[in-house]
Amino acid sequence: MKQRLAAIGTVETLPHRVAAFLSREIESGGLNPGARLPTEQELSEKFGVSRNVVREAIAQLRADGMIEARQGIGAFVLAPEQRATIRIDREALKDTYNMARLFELRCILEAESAALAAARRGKEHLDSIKAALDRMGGEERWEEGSIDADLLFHREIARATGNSYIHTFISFVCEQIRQSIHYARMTNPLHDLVEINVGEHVRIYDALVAGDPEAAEAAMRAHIVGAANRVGVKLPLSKTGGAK
Amino acid sequence: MKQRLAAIGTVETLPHRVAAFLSREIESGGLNPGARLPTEQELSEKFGVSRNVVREAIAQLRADGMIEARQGIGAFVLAPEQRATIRIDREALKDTYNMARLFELRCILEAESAALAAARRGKEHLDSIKAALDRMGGEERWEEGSIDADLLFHREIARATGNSYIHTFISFVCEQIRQSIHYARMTNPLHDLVEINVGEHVRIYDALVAGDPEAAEAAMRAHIVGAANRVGVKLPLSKTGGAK
DNA sequence: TTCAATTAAGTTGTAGGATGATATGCATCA
DNA sequence: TGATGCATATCATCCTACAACTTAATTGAA
Repeated sequence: MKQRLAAIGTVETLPHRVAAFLSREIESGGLNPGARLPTEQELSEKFGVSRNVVREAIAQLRADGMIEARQGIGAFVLAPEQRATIRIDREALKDTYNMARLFELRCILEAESAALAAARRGKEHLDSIKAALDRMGGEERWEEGSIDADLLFHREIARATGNSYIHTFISFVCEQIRQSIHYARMTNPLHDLVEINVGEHVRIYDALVAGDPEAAEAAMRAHIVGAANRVGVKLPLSKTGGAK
Repeated sequence: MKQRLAAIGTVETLPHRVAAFLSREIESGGLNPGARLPTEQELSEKFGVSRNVVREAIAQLRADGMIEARQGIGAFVLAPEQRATIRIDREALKDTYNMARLFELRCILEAESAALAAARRGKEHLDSIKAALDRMGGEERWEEGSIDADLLFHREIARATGNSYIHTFISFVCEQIRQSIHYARMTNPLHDLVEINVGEHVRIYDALVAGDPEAAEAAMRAHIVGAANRVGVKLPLSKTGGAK
């Protein structure tokens, strides 16, 4: 717990700020793919930091596959498709419509995964899923705990698919949503408690126990739409709302 | 083109190697969440590199949310759920079964996204998708070009959903698969050319033009299964094969 | 003895300079 | 002309030093 708070309240170090600046510069199109970055010395002068700080910032961007540095020449912006990682901008999620998009993605991932899990789950999977379910509706009704249990419930289902990539992706998306909601509540105390609908979870669990893929998928889909609505995000998106 | 070759043949810098070592150490469980890393000085001595190199390596891991450094105390391993990014280990994809899992994830993402795209696509989306389709079967039959066109085709469909997160995720997964296949062919020249089935793509496109979500989803599903089989990966996975 | 303040040591954060490796353009010379 | 060598620019790595922060030991007084 202490650890999590520390993680959220982490001080912004200089390399992080420089990396964030350059990152935004690239995302916004100020620096197009193929463009050459200023030299390390120029950047260090521009930001008023040491060259080491600039290098650490560039090391981060390079690890993301956002830029490529070549000895003797300079650093260049890479095309978005060449990114080595997926990273979601927490700022953008403050926009409800972006949050809705993320929920839509989550729905796609989890609905079909629930079907897979229903077909493949072993007994030990059902046990761990049940354990999370019990924590959710049981004694641990204090907010953080039940939200953690909710998340664990979804992660365990993803794990029951036996596909580690599915597990990774679903865990990631859920965590992004959780932290965004958490942050929104911190800054806007008026925000109601997020209520967890245990019934929806039970229906998913029952379908998994029955080994019924179609029922599991339908229950998961209904649950995510419900969860989105409970945090004030309207789903499903209109059929043409996405395209502009 | 030159740029891409450079990107693939990039030399392994010292920070990258140190980061890879620590990363594997964490993934393998040698360093559990909450554990404290050795001090920067210890690491620099252990690897025989300067402290700056160690710091750049740690900067990368920190940007990924894999570790958290706290001034005056040390650096600590974070729980996998707290990762700020998704990163796929290229090494692991050399295992055919892992590749199959990634194809399975791709199938989940793209099938339903194709349905969304069919419902939401605008005329300009159809145009860019058609352009990619033409490049695929047209003059650009030389390998790289048609593979690029194939990828573009899928990315444009993802874009037609109007959901940038879907676009990001699908682009990422497709790119990982592409680069892995590319690398496999480089190291194993015996490997046949990857043949692209234009017919499957045309069926997807037709469904998008018709605005028929069900047909688009079915065509996309069939296409990805076919594409997987063409690169030697058997899909679909058996219903219980994933769980162990 | 107990508790608060101070001190010391250890660790990460930042700064700045020095040297090596690599790429590019220019001048020199056969 | 063409090839070679040099100067320059840039990133890669190393080194030292100091600042900021945390922890624990030490000291001092009530």
